[in-house]
Amino acid sequence: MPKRGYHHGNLKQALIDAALELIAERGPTGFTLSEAAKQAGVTPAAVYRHFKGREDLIEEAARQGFDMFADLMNYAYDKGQPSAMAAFEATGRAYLAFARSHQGHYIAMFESGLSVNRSPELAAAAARAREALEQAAADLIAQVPPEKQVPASVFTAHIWALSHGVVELYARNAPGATTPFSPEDLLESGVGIYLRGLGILSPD
Amino acid sequence: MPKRGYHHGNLKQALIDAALELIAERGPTGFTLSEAAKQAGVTPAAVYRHFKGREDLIEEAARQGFDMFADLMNYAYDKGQPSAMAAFEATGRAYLAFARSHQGHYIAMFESGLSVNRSPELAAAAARAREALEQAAADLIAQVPPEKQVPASVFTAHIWALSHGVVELYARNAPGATTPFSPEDLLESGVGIYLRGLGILSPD
DNA sequence: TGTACATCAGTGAACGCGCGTTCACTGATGTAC
DNA sequence: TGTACATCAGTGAACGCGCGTTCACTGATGTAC
Repeated sequence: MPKRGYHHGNLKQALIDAALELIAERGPTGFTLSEAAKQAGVTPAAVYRHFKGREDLIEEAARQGFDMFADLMNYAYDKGQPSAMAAFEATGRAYLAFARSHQGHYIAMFESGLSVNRSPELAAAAARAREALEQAAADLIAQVPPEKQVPASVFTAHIWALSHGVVELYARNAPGATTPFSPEDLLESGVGIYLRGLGILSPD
Repeated sequence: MPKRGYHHGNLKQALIDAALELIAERGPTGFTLSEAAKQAGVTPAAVYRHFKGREDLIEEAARQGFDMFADLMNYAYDKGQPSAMAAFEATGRAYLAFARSHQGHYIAMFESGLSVNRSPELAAAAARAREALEQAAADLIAQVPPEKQVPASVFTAHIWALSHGVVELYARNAPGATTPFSPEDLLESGVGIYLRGLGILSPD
């Protein structure tokens, strides 16, 4: 809902959306401020009413992405409760679903090359996202037999790396993408084997 | 060794090396043909004696990367023989070592956004790289108890995704990079847990 | 060994282009009376 | 409800810049005789 019936109505968000589309289509390189402005039906100069510059626009897109990401992870986690395993699995599925349906956000967040510490707001949003993943991991790791215990942060790192790797290599037209298996299947089976290795899943 | 004592001697390789440095420093976006030429001490126009254009230069850099990568993987694999496990571990370590010491190549190969099918040469080099990884995987997977068996290509995909994810998230200044663990440790422990899940490593 | 010629790697000037950014402005929207 | 004024989102022209690419050229290197 536009706050007021101004000329454009909600140009700020329209610019972000245009940027996300361009990023998803052509990669982080393919995005230009001028083109985003054109796509929003506006002069390039108009962008400067809402953003400090090009980088600022990408940052805002990434920030919204992290927020959305954290919300989705938290939502999936809650839905899987009270079973730690169900919550964990739902979170994992939500990860891939996000990467797939919000390509622009995902690329802005992880492939645009901008530092997470570029601004406090961005850093905070990224931290929220990480915490959402760690929450799901912490519950599950508590079930691991003590002698196989691994710090929750390491557990999270493993799962995140596997998820990210699957997205980058197999959910795009990347070098490895010749496998006849879907990213979803790859991630699920990979995580399954990993969890068995931790003694969480029964070894059948 | 320069083929002949020409003006520059070996400009083609000098341009590729300059490009690799620029890519490593500033990401796939930061690379410009003009700057690579300048760094090689040459006019931008000179580039066209050796490459069809900018894209061609990146492609050649990526191709050399895949070749080198495949060689290193094969070498590590051979060194670990005849133990399938030792060969596998050596291959994994070589992966991270390559990503670390040849950042420019790694980025050109996996993050530059150019399609592997851009040319037959590039596709062939990429295929060789994948085969090197799959070779190490195939030997090891043969040791898995039949009821836990997984196709070698899936096994390879899991390990590759984990390795790539670790590189992208934890070996750069990326969002997740707040873990106090080194990429090497993360990958080794992750692969260890995964292998235990397959029943290859004893569950101690 | 010396000269005449062919080759071709690299030059330097020029091009058209789209970029990000600035600036004084305009004109629609919102507000006070 | 109507008028006068303030606000400020978006305009349009302009800028300087570095880009990738082209072209006719030059001059060092290699080759034939």
